[in-house]
Amino acid sequence: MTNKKKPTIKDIAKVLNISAAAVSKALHDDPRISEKTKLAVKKVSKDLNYQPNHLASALRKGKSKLVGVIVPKTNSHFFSSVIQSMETVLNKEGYNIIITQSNESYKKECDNIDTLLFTQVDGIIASMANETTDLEYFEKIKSKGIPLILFDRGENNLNVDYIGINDYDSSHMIVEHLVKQGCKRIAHIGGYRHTRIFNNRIRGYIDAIKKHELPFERTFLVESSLTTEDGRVKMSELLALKNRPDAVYVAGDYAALGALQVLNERGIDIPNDIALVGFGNEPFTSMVTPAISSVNQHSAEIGKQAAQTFLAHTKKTVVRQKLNKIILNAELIVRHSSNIQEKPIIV
Amino acid sequence: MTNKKKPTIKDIAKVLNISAAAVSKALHDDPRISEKTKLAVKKVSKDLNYQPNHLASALRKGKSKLVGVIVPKTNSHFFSSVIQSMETVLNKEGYNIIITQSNESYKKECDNIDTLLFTQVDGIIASMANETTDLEYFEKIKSKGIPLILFDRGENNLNVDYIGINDYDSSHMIVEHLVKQGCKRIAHIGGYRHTRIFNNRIRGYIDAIKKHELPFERTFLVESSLTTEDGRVKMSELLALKNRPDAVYVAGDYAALGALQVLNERGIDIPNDIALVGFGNEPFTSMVTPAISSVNQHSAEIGKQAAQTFLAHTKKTVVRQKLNKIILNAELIVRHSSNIQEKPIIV
DNA sequence: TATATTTGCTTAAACGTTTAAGCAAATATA
DNA sequence: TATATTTGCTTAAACGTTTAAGCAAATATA
Repeated sequence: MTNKKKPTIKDIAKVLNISAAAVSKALHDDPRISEKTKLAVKKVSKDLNYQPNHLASALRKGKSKLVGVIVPKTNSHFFSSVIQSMETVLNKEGYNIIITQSNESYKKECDNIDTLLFTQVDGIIASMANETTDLEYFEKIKSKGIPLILFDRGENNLNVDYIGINDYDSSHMIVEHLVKQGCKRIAHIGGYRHTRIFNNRIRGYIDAIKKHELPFERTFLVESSLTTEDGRVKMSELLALKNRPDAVYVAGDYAALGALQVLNERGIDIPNDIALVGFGNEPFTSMVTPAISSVNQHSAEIGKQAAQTFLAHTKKTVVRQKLNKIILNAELIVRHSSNIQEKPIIV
Repeated sequence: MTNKKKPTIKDIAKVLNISAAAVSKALHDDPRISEKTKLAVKKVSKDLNYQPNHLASALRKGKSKLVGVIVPKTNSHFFSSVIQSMETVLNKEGYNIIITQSNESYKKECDNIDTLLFTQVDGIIASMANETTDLEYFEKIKSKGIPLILFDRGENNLNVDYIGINDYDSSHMIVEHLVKQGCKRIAHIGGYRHTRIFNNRIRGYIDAIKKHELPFERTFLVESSLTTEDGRVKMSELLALKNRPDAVYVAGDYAALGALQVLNERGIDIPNDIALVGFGNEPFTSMVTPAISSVNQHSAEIGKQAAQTFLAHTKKTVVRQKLNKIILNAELIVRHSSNIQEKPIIV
């Protein structure tokens, strides 16, 4: 069948009776090759349906033009749109990306790192799994001299470039919004403390509570894996308290969805009995009833900045500049679940 | 900084005073190498933190061990879970996948194909963009002798392996379900006819309508891009008819969501006034109010079969067997939006 | 003990590029 | 016209593997 092997630079050279080196240079528009030869080479290259062998040039140049990406899951609007925007920026510069998923598992994340290193990627852009606390594998990337850029789920101790939003300020923004709605007993279902972003959201929550002189109750601050299922569990726990909160700020939309389900099932009025705010602005927040207020993390911008940070590394000479920490401001999207004024009190 | 270049097979050879070839063989457990040498090689390899250069071995072997994947978007539960399941199967055999998105654009899809061919992938697994009608680029893949496997959005004319569900039967299943609910005027918001799966759903719908001796009305069959936005538009059009349908079967969940929004906004009772069924079983179908009935496409199974079909190609010798067409049976998940019995008629 | 076989390596070439170094012919400069 | 420079290529080596072919030493067989 179609078993003719792919044409190489040498085949073109043979046709034109010139050297392979000349062909390579002609294809790259080297100024030392005559226009006449360039045209001839390009014509033959087209006729033979020549496609450069990326493997060979990558090997020779020591650059694979591949960037590895590790995310907890692609199946989330946030991550998939970060990836899409990275792709746009990187493709323009001739880079391709290899996407891998950790599924929030530390072991899978380590496997992914090995895979990407093996594939000779020129850099790795990652958002860490929930489980990850041991940074040995990320150190491994650094020790190989391969640029590592973290986004969203990062780590301060790792000393690498980071792109994310201001989680501490976002918590302040949310608490302030809830206070304005008249809420006085605000609970927080937060993520794992060992993860920097969730820790910052927790710190922001505590400080904002104090700032507004609200009572800080230990039982109002719970740690969660932030899955939908755990959101249900943690919401149920809050409802079991003698003194229920009148607002719940959940550090992730999936968990907020779980909380919403529980509240709806028990016939609790959202937002009048309990107001609800999520985090991440996943599309479903506007689809459910009532629509969930949430924080827009500017995923496209994060992806773009992460890609550009990587590109800066590749263009940099050996002089290692200081770390690039980019912190964007997030935006609170107020929807029905926390918009108490919206509902005219027609009792 | 960390600027020591990566150790190669030659460095290991130098330490042990043997040839690079012996090292290569030892690392691959060649039977002609003594156990003693193998152990020594593996030890030094570990000590030096050696990682084989995938580029070099791929070039030499003529196999990149990369599989290219093209999907309309990763940001859909269906595609991301197909990918995840393909990844599991392929990783086990030492393959990595490069994921690209066409964003439903023909141009982007062609670019993706070029990119993947350039990266020297060993095969391509794809689901076609909505826009795609010209198959020239897919022919290009075939003409290079690279295995091409299509799933979900395929094409009969292309003569390549295909994995998908039985769309024709699924339509029958849906219509039958709606008839059992007492619906008599069933409309269909379908996808583009030129896409095989949507065409099959349309044919199934028409034949099922006839089979149940329901009136087939031209106006009840509309063609749509199946985005949420277009779902809204097409639903509004159906509502504008003098003789409204009492059930709408939408060929995609995102469009079904748009339809649901319009119905909710106009205060139309779902399912009693109009029953609604979607397609794809995206997670949000169970989150919205009312929850949308939908068809589960067994994404994990599709991904697994697609990956295995590719692997079968790589193991095959030159003997080209006949095409592999795998058609799975889908499953209808009945939810509130079409479950009329569920609501006890307490008027 | 003489020959055959097996073991455990080495040598050399190859995969398809890129690039430093070099060289002859053409052109510019003095 | 003699020398210097530029132009447009070629030659050769390299990137890091793998693998076919070969060979000496060790072992088995007759």
